[in-house]
Amino acid sequence: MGYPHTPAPRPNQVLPRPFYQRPAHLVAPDLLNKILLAADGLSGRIVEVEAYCGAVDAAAHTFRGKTPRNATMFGPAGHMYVYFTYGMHWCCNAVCADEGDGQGVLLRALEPMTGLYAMRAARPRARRDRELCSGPARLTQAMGITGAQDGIDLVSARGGFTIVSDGVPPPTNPVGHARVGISRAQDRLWRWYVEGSEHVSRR
DNA sequence: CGGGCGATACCCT
DNA sequence: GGGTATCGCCCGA
Repeated sequence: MGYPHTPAPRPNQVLPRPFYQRPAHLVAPDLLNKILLAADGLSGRIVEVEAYCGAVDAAAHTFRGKTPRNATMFGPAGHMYVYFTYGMHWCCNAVCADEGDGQGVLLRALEPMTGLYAMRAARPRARRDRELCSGPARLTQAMGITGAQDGIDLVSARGGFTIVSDGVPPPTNPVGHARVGISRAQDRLWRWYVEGSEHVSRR
């Protein structure tokens, strides 16, 4: 017989739509320790995020209103906004809040969990496994995310990517830090990461 | 292993 | 035409 007081392993739970239907700066720290899961089996634990908060956030792509590029972020919560930047990199966000708000959470780093072999093949330049997903454009390369995934639904799972919980809670007292790579609204402390994680993009 | 800098194309002014 | 929610090369430790 097993050990009666050992909790039964719980199957991964897909995060429901209401999880995302909140302001991005509240969703962001709750995404820490959740898992980005691809249909082909690649997965990684979310260890670093940033919130971008629409019309009140001068650093957000959506600050100046809807354009062809940012249209997905003005759409329904729980979808994935993927954008192209610096002429060569893809980055992905989870759309948050209400439709029309233009809010989202940028996924900045993962701790690789499954599919490491495929991730190394997708990122042959990584010198160490900690470089596979430690950066917003690195994790999209490792997970196989491009503009083809812009607009997919993270809740229905039909788009090939979901965010799930395996029961590991987010940090109890997450500390906000300045966001990376922006020149405006640097005073908003909307970056969060898992303290002590070796997979965060910048310490 | 970390700092400095060039690459690169797309969107927005 | 300017600036970019970045990365990897190169070089020195």
